[in-house]
Amino acid sequence: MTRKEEIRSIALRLMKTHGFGGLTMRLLAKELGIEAASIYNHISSKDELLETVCFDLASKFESAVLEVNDIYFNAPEKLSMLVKQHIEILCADLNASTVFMHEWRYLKEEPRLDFVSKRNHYEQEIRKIIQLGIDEGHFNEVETKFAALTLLSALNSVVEWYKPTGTLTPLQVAQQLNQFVLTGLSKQKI
Amino acid sequence: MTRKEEIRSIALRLMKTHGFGGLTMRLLAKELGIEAASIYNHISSKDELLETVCFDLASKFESAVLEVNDIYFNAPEKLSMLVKQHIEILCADLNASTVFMHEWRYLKEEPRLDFVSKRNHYEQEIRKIIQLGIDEGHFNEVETKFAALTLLSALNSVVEWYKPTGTLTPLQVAQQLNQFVLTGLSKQKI
DNA sequence: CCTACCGATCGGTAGG
DNA sequence: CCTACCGATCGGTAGG
Repeated sequence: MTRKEEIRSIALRLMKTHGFGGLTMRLLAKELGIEAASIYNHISSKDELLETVCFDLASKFESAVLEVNDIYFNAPEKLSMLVKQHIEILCADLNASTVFMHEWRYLKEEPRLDFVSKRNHYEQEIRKIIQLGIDEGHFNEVETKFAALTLLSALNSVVEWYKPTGTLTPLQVAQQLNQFVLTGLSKQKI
Repeated sequence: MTRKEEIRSIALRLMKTHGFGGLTMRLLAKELGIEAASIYNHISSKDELLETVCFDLASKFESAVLEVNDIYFNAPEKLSMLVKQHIEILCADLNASTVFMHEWRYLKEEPRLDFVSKRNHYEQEIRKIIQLGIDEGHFNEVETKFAALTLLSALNSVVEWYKPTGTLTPLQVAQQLNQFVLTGLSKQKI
């Protein structure tokens, strides 16, 4: 791990706990064992830290949906693979994922608009998969916007409660989510 | 509306946009058309604004679950009424609800611990309802912790996308969520 | 990576 | 509700 990566990793941990605004360069420096001014030999600004994590993760989600659409053809398969990949990306670095979820709105205007647009694109791809499932006759005739947003919020909330030290692997979480999203709570169809 | 209520309402709108840390007394004063120092004739501190909204809403959720448990007896009924009340509480003041969701972690230690404990209690009550549904034979044998957290995240994400000016009423949103949570996406049982 | 420092801004108080 | 102000702290720079 380079010094720069070490700085990013510690910054993410602190941002997760204190929020972007609550991460001060002096606090970060203290955790690194150096002076605040020295941080600027490795990164150019506090904003850069946030931009890096937000766009790194956004690009992972983009790749995942591209791959899923390339490989699988029917909607239930596409959806279950995307859920799996989504959860694996989130769980690969929970500090990064939590910051991605909570702090993106503190991006400066230009990167923020770019970020929101990438996020909307991902949401659209999920809507398309759901619509495909309806057209195929696999899914109920739900509103795709509502369904996509509800699905995404269920997936993303994993960062709030998942503990790598617990009993569930990311794959098992993905399977439970898939089951829940596909079949719901009720034993009989209503 | 008293001056104090007006201050709270404007503070919530600003907190929603800028976050708790990004709400400055000078910005709030500007929106009120007074000087920053004058705010302190109406409230005692910035923290008070956050505590008020967090605990006001927490107490509404607590009342809702008490009422639902008092009136209804089987789990599907309890759950659907709680979803309805939950969404109505959220949509009654979207600024307050958004701040409640995102900014509670900036509460000072003592109120924060209190808040988290109230939140856990609400979560436990939802787990009990789900467990009841399993025992009754109405619900699938899911892990109640996982199901409660996933359900709650789906409900709470309504604050991110609900627009009072749109076509859906809060009641209709609640009905869609109920349907989604109970029957899932899939047409046939898997 | 450090010392020394800058201008800006913060929440809040004193006194009227 | 205002003027005047406080000590603390912020992100970041200059120069070594």
